[in-house]
Amino acid sequence: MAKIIVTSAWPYVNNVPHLGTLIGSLLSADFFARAMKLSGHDVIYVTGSDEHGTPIELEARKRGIEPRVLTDQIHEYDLKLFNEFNIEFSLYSRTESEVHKEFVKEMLMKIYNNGYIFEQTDILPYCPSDKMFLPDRYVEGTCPYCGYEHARGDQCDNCGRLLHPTELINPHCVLCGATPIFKETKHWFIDLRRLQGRLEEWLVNHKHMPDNVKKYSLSWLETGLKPRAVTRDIKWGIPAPFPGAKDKTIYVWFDALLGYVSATKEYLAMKTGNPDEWKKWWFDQETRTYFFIGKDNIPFHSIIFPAMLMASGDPYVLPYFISATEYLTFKGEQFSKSRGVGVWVDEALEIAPADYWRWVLARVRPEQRDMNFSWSEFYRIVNSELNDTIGNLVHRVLTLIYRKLGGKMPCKPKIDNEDEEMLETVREKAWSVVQKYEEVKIRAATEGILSIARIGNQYLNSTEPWKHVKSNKAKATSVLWIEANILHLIALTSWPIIPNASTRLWRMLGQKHEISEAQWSYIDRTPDKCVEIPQPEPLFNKLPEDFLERADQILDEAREKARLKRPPALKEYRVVG
RNA sequence: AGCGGGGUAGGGUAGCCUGGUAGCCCGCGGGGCUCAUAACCCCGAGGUCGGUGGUUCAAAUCCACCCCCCGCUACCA
Repeated sequence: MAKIIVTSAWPYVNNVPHLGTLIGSLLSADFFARAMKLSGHDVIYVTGSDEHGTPIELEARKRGIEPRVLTDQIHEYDLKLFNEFNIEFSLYSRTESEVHKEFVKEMLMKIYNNGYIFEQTDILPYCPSDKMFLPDRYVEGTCPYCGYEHARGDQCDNCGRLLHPTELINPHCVLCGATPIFKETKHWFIDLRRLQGRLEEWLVNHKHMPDNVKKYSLSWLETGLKPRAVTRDIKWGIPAPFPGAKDKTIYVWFDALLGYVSATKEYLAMKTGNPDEWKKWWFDQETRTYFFIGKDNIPFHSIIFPAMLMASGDPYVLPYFISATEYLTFKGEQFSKSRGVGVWVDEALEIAPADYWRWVLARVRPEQRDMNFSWSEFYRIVNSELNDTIGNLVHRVLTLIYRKLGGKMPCKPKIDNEDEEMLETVREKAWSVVQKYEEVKIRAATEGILSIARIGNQYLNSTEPWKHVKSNKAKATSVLWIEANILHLIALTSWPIIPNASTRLWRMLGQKHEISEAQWSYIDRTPDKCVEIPQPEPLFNKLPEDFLERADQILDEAREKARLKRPPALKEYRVVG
């Protein structure tokens, strides 16, 4: 039994997450964490709200409220939605938690005391009317190279050149339009250069890191790491603990990444009463840590996070596996809040139950390339896969048992060679699904589940037990017993993806214990014999035939319903930058 | 521009690392079954694997160059 820590990128609480965020981080982590629980491993899944940083401070300022008021509301709302989505966290924390804030300060002081932090004075744009330093992206002006008028302070979107805000012609503040002045300000930098060698050695020799993460990270290292500022000139955040850094806060990334550790600490302290329990996990080199993120996040997890762990001088276990998905697009476009492109988590739940979404998103998980979400795919996956292939198999088998075998699972089924072979085949399939989960190949796992259902349908068609119930009851009974075993395997293997449906199926099979207590080893067991089963009910319902014609309208209605339930802070939220 | 990922039948995708007659799902055509949510099963048509050139007995797979899509490029998070 291994200790496994599963985490996912912390949702930034300026918004309700959309489907892309959900499948890239939270949901994928949940699939995996659940699968590992069935393996009998000791699994912790922690994540939480990322609530500091400039966008949130600005939004609060615009409304004349404290940032914390804003993040309280959104944190609570997000958490409610994730629960409705059946994401089974050990703890969903937040970066405003006391444990987290203390942990970040301690950690950064360790890094400081180990000599990895140095001070440097920069000249940065400052908006005199907003009275704040402007992050590069909050300054716009004319590109000195191509003349594009909306070049940002860090880069020109038109010609792609990297810029420094001082280079912009006619620079202005994105918030108020005023001309920024350039002012001196001191910041604290982590010297990543000094960790370059250790990071390189770690990554090059890493046995489990997926290729996309490894290649990307190594190319960063090849370019050479640069020092990176860990402080910011804003009020909303964790106060920088360094001597002389009174008015500075910690840059959100250095804050949020450490949440992986602090949330583990918080959870285990609550669970065991021992505030140091977390060290048994994070300081144990045998612990496996899994990170679920989108492709835009790779270097933060593969370089900056491990760099911090190394720089602390404590014996942290470094990331074991980073699963970085590509992007989910909506009708071929990127999700966009401002243009209303996409589906948000609360809207999704107004359209279909959580299990449907969980299954659909698992099926279109962008594991190798960007994946498109379209209503026609949604419709196909729900109706053809969930309903026809899986749901209908469940229903036809259970109905046969209910009507032809007196509503009772066989007591002493006599299994012939053909049955025996079938059982072996599907058990092998089920084990291969487990293997896919372990490799974090979620789509392949769902593919395997479907193929088990298809095999079940084929076997039923070829053996025709409905014909044999009178002429050869023994054979009909044994075939249905094998089919019951197949449903048992479907319930087990699909539990990480569609826990509700799986649990219902488990009960319809009359099982005595709960599926959440099951283990993968049950694959080689039979379901309980001789037990009564309840009258079967459809596991899923189809989307109506006119769904595709009405999809846009359905989304509009769902959007309106969801909007009414949103907390005040989200009703008309707009993010700048 | 640099770096990383991707481009496979009408649609959606697997295979690529570790070369050896291109697999699966939907859709389409034909047939079967009637237990089941008009569901299920079988058979068939449909692909010169983005382009060009190279390595090899053999290339979707390896190499080079080119075209197109996505991301990142260190102060958005």
